[in-house]
Amino acid sequence: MLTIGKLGDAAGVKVPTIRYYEQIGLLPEAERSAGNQRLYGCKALERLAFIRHARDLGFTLEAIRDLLSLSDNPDQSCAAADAIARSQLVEVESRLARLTALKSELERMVVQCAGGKIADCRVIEVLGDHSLCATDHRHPEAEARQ
Amino acid sequence: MLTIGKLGDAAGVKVPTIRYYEQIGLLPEAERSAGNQRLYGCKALERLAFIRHARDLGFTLEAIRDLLSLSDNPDQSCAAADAIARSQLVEVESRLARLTALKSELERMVVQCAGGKIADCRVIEVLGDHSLCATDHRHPEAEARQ
DNA sequence: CTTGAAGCTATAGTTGCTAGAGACATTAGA
DNA sequence: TCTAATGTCTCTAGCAACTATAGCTTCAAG
Repeated sequence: MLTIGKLGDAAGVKVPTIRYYEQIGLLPEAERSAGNQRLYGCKALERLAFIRHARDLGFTLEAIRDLLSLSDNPDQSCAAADAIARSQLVEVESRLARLTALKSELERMVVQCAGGKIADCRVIEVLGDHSLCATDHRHPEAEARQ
Repeated sequence: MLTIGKLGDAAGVKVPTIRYYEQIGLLPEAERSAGNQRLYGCKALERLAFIRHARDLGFTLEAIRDLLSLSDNPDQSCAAADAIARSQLVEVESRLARLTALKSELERMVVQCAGGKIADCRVIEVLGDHSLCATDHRHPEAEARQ
């Protein structure tokens, strides 16, 4: 049996994050020791590693919740899991495209900065005037989230 | 003079976002009409466009605050603005690398999904076992934030 | 002059955690 | 065996960067 700290170390997840996952129902309520401390077996470790890995891959907690409920019922078709992964892929591809445009814009910005005064600074100028951009890197839903 | 709605349309920023920017001090307090509605001139539009553009480029509001204070004092050296842009570029490059690894992992996942039952689903399997990964797409500070 | 859109304030919710306070549990060393 | 250090507990609040809701007022078009 693992304490929460050991579990966290094993899965690469911080302790408060584990408690948070339990709180939102992503992990089941853990067994408790005589002194009320959480105890975990290896099923919990697997589940947490699954979550961690999916987070690494950019899945939202909602998507992970779906994937977990799928893997809890292994007799269904895997079309749903596939769909989730595919939509994740589409998202990643669009972010990739946007980031690439962004990168070239930033490169242009730093290359053009002649090291003079702000008044001549292309960084500020480019940011103030979108029409100076080489590429269109705008995006309706800003890519802030996730 | 523009109302807040027109300003938002012109700059591509939603109305509550403009009020939010004012609230956190990124935009100065707007003039008001007789009926207490905000009114903006073209300086406000320029400033908002600057913010929007910088957000598009992935700058945090804090970085934007710095850039704005730089552009408000155009007599300094532009080294500071340049440094902000450069550090932003470094960040973007690292995110780009990570996203690329991630994308190929997702591609592998969906390609390998045979369309059978969950029990055989590679999507679920790969998520449960990191050792099945082709690349290391892990990251200490998850790339969640911006 | 009326009606509907757009504006106002204020508050609370979102995602995915992270940080802090103050109390209890466990474990390693003297 | 005692003690000190570390780990864990609950609870609450905070972070970015908005978004949404409620209940009201103002404005512009027909």
